This record gives sequence, C-alpha cells and structure tokens, in this order.
Amino acid sequence: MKSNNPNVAEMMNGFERICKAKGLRVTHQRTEIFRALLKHTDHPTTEGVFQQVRKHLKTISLDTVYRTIATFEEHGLIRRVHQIDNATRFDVNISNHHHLVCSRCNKIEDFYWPDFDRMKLPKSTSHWSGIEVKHVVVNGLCSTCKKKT
Amino acid sequence: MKSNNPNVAEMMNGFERICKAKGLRVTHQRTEIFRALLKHTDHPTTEGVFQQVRKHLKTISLDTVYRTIATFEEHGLIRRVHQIDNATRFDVNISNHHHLVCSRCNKIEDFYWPDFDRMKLPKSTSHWSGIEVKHVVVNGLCSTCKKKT
DNA sequence: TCCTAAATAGGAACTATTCCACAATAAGAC
DNA sequence: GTCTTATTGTGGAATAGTTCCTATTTAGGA
Repeated sequence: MKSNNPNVAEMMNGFERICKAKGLRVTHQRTEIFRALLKHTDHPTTEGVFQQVRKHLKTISLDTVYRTIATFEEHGLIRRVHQIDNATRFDVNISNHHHLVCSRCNKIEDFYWPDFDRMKLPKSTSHWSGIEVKHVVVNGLCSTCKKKT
Repeated sequence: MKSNNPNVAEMMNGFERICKAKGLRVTHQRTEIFRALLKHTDHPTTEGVFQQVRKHLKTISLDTVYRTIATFEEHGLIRRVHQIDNATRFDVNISNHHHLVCSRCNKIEDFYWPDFDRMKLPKSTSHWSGIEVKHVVVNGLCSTCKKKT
C-alpha cells in the first residue's frame, strides 16, 4: 500500500464531492491546483505550485493560486505546514520543550513532556542523520481565547 | 524552581562568557537584545524584540536586531521556532503524520508514528482546549545532504 | 591611549504575499 | 441552451518581513 499517494484519481473524486458539498465551483484551475498539491507531497511553496500548474494551464495567474490555496485552507482541504504567521519567532529556551500554539491568537506556550523526550523515533526515520531535536507542536485554543468562545 | 527564567543576571553572565569564548564582541546592542530575549519568553518576533530593546537603546536599528539574532542563532544561543524559511508551505495529507526537516536544504519529508499518535498529552496542557492536532517536527540531515557531508 | 577589525545606524532594496478593480469567462441551476 | 453569479486574469500597487549597502562608530587587544 502506497501511503502517500493512495490513488490520485480517487482523491480527485473526493475533491469534487467536497467542493460541491461546500458550494465551491469545481473550476479547471482549482482542479489543477489540487492535483498539483496531491502530486507533490514535498510541501511545495505557493510559487512552486504555480510553476507546476502552469505546465498544464498556461494562463493561470499567481494570484489565482494564492486565492485558491487560501480557499482550500479555509475549507480544511489543505493545511499550512507548522507555521504561525509570516514572522520568525525565537526561543532562548534551549532545553527540551514543546509548544502549544493557539489557533486563534497565535500565542505560543511552552510545555514539557519527559515521557515523549524519552521515546525513540520510529525506524522509518533512520535514513536521516544528525537528528538533534524532536519537538511537538500542538494546535488548540489558549485559555484566554477559550473563554471568549 | 522557576524553569523559564531561573536568574536573568546569571544568564547574562553566561552570555558574556559564551560571547568571549566564541570571539564575539560584547556590545551594548547584543547585551540588550539578549536580555530582551530572556525577559520575553513568549517567543517574540524580531520586530517585537526591536520594540523592547528600543525602550532602553533609542538608537538601535532594526537591522542590528536581525543581524544579532542571526548571530545568536548561528552560535546556538537561541533557536528559531519551528519554521523553515519565509515561504508558506502546504500539505494535502490530512492524515496523522509528522515531519522530518532537513537543516541544510529545508526539504520536508513525512513520516508516520502510530505509537506517538496514541499517546495522551501531559496534564500540563489541559488548560488548553480544542486540540485537534499534535505533530512532531524533527530536524536533521536528509539522506542527500548526508552524502554530501 | 591607539589601532583595527568587527559591529552598527539608517535607509534602500528585495521577496513573499495580499489587495484591488474590472472586464472576461465559465460553472451549475433552471 | 440560457442565465446568473462565482471565479479568473491582469497588472499594478500596497504591505510586511527580511536583507543588503555603506559610511561611521566602537570593543578590546597591543
């Protein structure tokens, strides 16, 4: 069983179904953008997706890719990779710790998890080397935002 | 024992020591920037650090903060919070999975870790709610970069 | 105290991203 | 097939985060 890419055709069907269910028009552009995202599981940048899609749809505009990706994100079809906003953030705390990130206000809170720290990575990661840090990121609502709900 | 902020004065001494050991000049600016980072454990942005430092050092330039932070990062004094580069990246893979990030080429590879997925978060995170995703990020060298070493 | 390489200030430049307005297009309901 | 309306292309302009450039300043060794 291929884990990453079980069946592009099937996923594309799913995509159409979801679009219709959400009242999103299934346009050529959206289809191609989604297909590009399915095909390139290496977490491309928006620019990268644009380059890919342009191979099939010469007239696509970068703005459309941005807009479409934002739409997909809103509807939970894709997710942005562990990034909070566009600003780089820093950490003086070099000790082993992990992060809770508030989905609403972007606040980051540290937490400790020794049970996790003791765990060994699965075998499937052994082709990588020089692993210094393993780090858990959890998304949720911080106590302040929770109250405001 | 206060875990985050054991003793600012002591940390500042450590800071000077490390700078000297590494041949870094202990400038006013660096000192203030490091102090600001120690004081604000909420993972500020560079802009945030700049604002803080400016309270004490009116003439500091934003660029200095950027350069200094980069220097600190190079020398392992601080660490950037789970972010790869400035481009937003996406993920169609909504299933539970985790990321290996190459410290050299920024490649992201997915891996699976069911043992981790089954774990329950520690009690210290229970004041947060609506936690949908917990996600491991591992930094290391991908097999391609490993060969080039 | 003097000297020199390292570091800084300030502003310009660059990059990723978003926004805009409006005409042209095309999806999907009928 | 027709109609309505969401979506797209265009191209430029705005924004935000970050980096670059150069003249000037300064830390720290001699």
